[in-house]
Amino acid sequence: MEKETILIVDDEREIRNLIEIYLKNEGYQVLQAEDGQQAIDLLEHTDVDLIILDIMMPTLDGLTFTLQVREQKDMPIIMLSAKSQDLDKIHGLSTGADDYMTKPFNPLELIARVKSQLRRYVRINRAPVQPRQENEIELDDLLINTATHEVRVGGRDVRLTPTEFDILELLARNRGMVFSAEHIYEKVWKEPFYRSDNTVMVHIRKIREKIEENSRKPKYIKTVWGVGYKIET
Amino acid sequence: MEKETILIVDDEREIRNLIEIYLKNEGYQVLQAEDGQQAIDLLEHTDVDLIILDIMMPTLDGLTFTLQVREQKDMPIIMLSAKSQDLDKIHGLSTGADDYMTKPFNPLELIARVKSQLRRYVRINRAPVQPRQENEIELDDLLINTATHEVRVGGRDVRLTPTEFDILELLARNRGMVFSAEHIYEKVWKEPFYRSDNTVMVHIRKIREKIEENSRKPKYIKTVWGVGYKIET
DNA sequence: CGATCTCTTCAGTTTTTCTTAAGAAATTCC
DNA sequence: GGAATTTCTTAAGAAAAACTGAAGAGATCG
Repeated sequence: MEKETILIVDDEREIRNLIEIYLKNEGYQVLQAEDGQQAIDLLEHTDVDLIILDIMMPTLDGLTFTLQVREQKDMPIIMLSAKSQDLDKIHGLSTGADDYMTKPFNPLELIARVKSQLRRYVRINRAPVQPRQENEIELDDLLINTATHEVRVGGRDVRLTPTEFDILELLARNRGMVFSAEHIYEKVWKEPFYRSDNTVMVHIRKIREKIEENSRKPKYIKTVWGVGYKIET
Repeated sequence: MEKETILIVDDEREIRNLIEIYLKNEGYQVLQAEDGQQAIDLLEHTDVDLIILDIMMPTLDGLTFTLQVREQKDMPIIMLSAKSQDLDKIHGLSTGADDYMTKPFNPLELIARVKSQLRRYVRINRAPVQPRQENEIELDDLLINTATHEVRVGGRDVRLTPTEFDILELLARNRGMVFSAEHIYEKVWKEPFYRSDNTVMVHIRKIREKIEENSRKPKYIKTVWGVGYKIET
């Protein structure tokens, strides 16, 4: 998946570069502009998903700039400003923005805010009708609720650990599909499987202990010999 | 159909103009006032359907203003305020208001709220039963009153701090849902969570100390290992 | 300005979960 | 049937997550 593009507008090259390093590290595409005019020009023929803007620009002030930008598009704008200035004034100037930070700032905090804004933006714009993932899975006497992290077997509450829950969810969401231990490991742990251990197997056993009547003759999680595990449809 | 009239009260001309541009763009009639007194005067001989009000006005503060307005009419009021101020204070001040936003804000979001309030206003006026948000939450021996910020456990009054109250309210309003510490932080503090500390956990502990009989075996706020906290349904 | 209340941070403790490893059991193949 | 392969079981040590208590920073109120 292609990552979002972020435009940094600040008259100080060093600050632009500093921010760029952190953003690139997170995988974002980064563009720079020295002042408001340059930024406006850039926006004309480039797709940008978020703008980081220094409020104190020489040519075009923040408010006017956001006005011009918002006439065209609706990406989030995060403003930067020097702490020494009157906060109230900054608040006024930053009207039209979605968030702001005062300098000096922690780059990691800026990254967090960028992410937070993009989350919001993407949610609102790209998915107007929430095709939300189903959060209740039912099969036979087994009920899995991903919102409350609850699992019930025939009315009885069962407490699964996070890893156990994730494995069960994976299998239950993809009923019929067979997952090898390796495949499960990479899906649940989100890191490459490199050595053969039986960690996954031990977890499978724990789950069976908790949800199966007879863990020798499992009703839900079946073993597919030589291949892996599955839950039947 | 003639569109509604909206009054903007803010001491900064630029902000008034910015908001006006967006509102006009949506077809609303727009009026401006520099301060509370001017607004009151204007209201005497003009029909206004909704007010957008900056909480920090020079002459007449927000609360006094809303009180005066509400003596006469019942149009929705949306308050604006700076982020740096204590959110709780804003809460208090905006008691008479229907909604509020903190600066900086995205004008498009403001428009969305204006529309939403007007929809409600029209609906309520046609059907005078207020579908207002529930402000008393009860579960077992725990009684939470969001209007008065009071909490009682089995008849006994319990004093929670603002942060503690907000966390409890969040969990109690969404019973069954599991909230991670990160999620709680972003919801309650209204800013992105970026560093891992156990601030939320300490607050949870404080709440438990106050409302739980035995804070080792919590009856209300349960820990969901590896995920977060929840209050059961 | 000082007293008080609230929030955050930190380090140490406890609890729960995960991983490892080794032997047992089951299944397949010859 | 017997060897080889794969899966299952068990338990203990390692790791991770949550809890606790205390102290200092910060905000609030008179």
